[in-house]
Amino acid sequence: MTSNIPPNYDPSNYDRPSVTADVVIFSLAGEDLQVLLIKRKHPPFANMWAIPGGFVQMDEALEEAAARELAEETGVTDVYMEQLFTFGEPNRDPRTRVITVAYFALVPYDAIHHRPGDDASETAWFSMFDLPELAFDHREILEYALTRLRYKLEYTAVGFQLLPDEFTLSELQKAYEIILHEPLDKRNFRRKILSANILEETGNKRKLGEGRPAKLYRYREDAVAEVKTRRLFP
Amino acid sequence: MTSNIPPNYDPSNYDRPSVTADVVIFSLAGEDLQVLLIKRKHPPFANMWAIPGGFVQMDEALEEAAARELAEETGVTDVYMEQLFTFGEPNRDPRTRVITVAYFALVPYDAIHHRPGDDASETAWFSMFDLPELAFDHREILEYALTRLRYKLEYTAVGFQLLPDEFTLSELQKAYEIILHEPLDKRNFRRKILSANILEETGNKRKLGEGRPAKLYRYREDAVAEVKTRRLFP
DNA sequence: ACAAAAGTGTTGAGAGTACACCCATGC
DNA sequence: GCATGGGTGTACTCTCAACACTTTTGT
Repeated sequence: MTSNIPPNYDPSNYDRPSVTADVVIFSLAGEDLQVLLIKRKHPPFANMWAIPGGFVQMDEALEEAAARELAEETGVTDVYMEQLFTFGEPNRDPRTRVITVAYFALVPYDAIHHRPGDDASETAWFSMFDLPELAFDHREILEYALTRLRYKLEYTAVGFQLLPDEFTLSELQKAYEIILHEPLDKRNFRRKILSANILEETGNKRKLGEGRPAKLYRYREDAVAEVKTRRLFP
Repeated sequence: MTSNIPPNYDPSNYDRPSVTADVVIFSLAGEDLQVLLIKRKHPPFANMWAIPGGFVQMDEALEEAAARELAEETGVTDVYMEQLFTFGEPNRDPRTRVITVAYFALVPYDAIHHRPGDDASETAWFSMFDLPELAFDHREILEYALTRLRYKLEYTAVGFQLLPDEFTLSELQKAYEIILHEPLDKRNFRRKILSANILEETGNKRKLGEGRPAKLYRYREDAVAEVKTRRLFP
């Protein structure tokens, strides 16, 4: 808390933990839900993969720090991001006490893939369903992030945050199926998404060679963050 | 994150924020949802009320720190507690950078009221619906805690965590009504709670002078944390 | 004409909601 | 016997889930 700080509080009188902001960066590639990881160069856990993140600067909000890390690794700004959980077991980092405020971000495929980050670190996309060995407690963080993402999808229509600005209903359904890992009924999906009243037709159509061209939709900017009272996909 | 720490990392090379764990302690008193606050003795915000909390010790998990604060203020252990959110705006504490991991706890009325905390600080219970002026961003934290509590009540039956070990269905319904701030239908409430299959009759009855004695229920310990697929009170 | 993907309605089952009276006890 | 709170059932509506064919385009 902040209420028991002694009157003549001097920060240097206290041991203080390091605080980092880590970002679980989700994206869809083809038929796969992927997450961006960084290869560690130094011990501990050298050569293992880890969630991107970094220290929270003293004049920087937590969400700013997370957004900065996201931008550093991907060049992307203005995407969906929310605080996930704060992990603070005393020995999760063997060197020193590190408390990690974890975020997760949803990044459209076209905004990010094949664009290496600005810094020199080695990054790569991994399937959420086939993860490498991970540093620290990062596997736990990723699993928790996936749970939360699924939960969110079922209650609030955030799926389109992983798609380009304009998308077809089939693409949106596919995104949901990949993440939830189960097939959805086409007619029921469309009815439910459209009745949620958060999408609008752009008037354009997408033709990809074969088959009937599909109507393109976008997220309605004026859709006042509608609270879903029912699960979208129970 | 923890992955970008330089190889020869020395904690003293970095400015580090202070980290506190604060606990929003909810309880029911009569017809009111109350929260336990501490009166600050020193600036900033001297004589204003604040959420109890304190620094996270270097060898202490976040949840341990929160549980310790809870025990210090109330003497209570083993109650429902969950992480709420982490607040870290740079200037939320005017003295120095303080990041607060907020928790909320549900404490049964009979376990706590009229029992002053162990330490010398002045504490008092306040109605959640009639709060005093609060220090720091603590009003925001309380409002967020109430939102989460209501949300949880609607989806998962945590209401009984605010009641004694044995309670009547009317008492449970009353608790829900107080927190949700709306009347509930008696027959529908009972059907829904009982069909959730998390309660069992104790065999005992409560008689309070007038009226027919009510069956007492307790939480089924073997109720394997059943996932609710539907909202309890849509 | 046929292959490929888009698009479209109906029916049955289960859950949610609204609603009013009898029951057991104390005084 | 009456006041007080406990306890119970039913009908209607709405949402969910399951399910198959037609339409539009490219080749």
